[in-house]
Amino acid sequence: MSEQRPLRADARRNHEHIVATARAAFAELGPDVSLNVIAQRAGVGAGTLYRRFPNREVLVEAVYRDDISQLTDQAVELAERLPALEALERWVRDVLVPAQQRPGLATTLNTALATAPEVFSESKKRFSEAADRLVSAAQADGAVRHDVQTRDVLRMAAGLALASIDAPDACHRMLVVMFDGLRTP
Amino acid sequence: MSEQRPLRADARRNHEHIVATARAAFAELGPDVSLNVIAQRAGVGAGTLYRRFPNREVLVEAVYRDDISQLTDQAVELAERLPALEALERWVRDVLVPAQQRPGLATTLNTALATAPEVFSESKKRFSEAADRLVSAAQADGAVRHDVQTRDVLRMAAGLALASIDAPDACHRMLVVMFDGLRTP
DNA sequence: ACCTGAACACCGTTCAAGT
DNA sequence: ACCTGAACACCGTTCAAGT
Repeated sequence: MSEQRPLRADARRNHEHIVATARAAFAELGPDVSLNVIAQRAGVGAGTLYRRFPNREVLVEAVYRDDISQLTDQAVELAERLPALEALERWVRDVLVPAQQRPGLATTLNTALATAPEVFSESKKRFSEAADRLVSAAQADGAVRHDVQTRDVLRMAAGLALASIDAPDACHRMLVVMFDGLRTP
Repeated sequence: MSEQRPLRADARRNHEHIVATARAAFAELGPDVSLNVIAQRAGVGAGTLYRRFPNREVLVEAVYRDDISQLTDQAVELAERLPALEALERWVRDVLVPAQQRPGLATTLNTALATAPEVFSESKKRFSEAADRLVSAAQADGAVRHDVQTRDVLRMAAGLALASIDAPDACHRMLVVMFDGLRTP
């Protein structure tokens, strides 16, 4: 997709340093830190940051790429270890929902739901495919109804997580409702 | 709650004119129009706007107060006309979800879910009570499970609506899942 | 008692000038 | 080929000065 020409050594160093600085800044100052502040902390000019990361979303994605990979790995691991429906439920409850409640990560994940799969970055594609396998397996088992799509499940979890930040008990009840609703009627 | 001392005539005129201008500006320029632009369009100084509406949320609420009342009225009307569960489902599907997909209105509604009821404005209190009656009636009928709260239903609908703007078919499927899940097991 | 509007500190973004 | 950082147009918010 996007041509990855090799970068000059200093450019490459800058790139990585900006991402690391941004990760720290997001954690320390919240997900709305100004990009100028990040550039300043990273010791680069604002222009440098903007050439590598044309908008905030691109930077956010670079910061959370590793986290997305982790979510993916956990999906794979649960799928191997547990019956299909249990794996799906554990993944949504313990992995996906908590992830959606981390502000920066949620934004990144949700653009993955909104955009067409063709423009996904590699990490998001892997994520999306792992989620697909969880849902499809639960459907093949006959545990989950066939008139829902993987994206529906992801979207619902996302919405529900967003709507219940700082209300874990409400979150739990809504997940119960959701999973009862997902069962084959 | 908030002391409503009578305003001087010009202040009162300004207040209403700002709200009307803001409503038009939100509709025309989107929900992120700058407050300075609204002040300018309303022909008042920025300071005037900020004294009446100390932050954006207060202004947004003033703009959408009438809409919230309409949502409330429709809840009451459906409750009178239909069996409890149907009334609830119709209200969520045809009234609440579309409302949650209107950016400005959604913000206002959702603070109603997040904040404690004691600080609700009058219109939000009426809204919240009407929703409560719909859910309680459906529970009293035995149609809806008792281990969910009104706020859970509102939150779920909100999250789901937010997650499926511009995806009406996904929205429909998620609502099916939600209402199946809400049934008494 | 209320209003005005210039002023402040900040934001994202660009682009001439440097190495 | 890449970087710097001043500059631009804008934001929300404040507050002295006016009526």
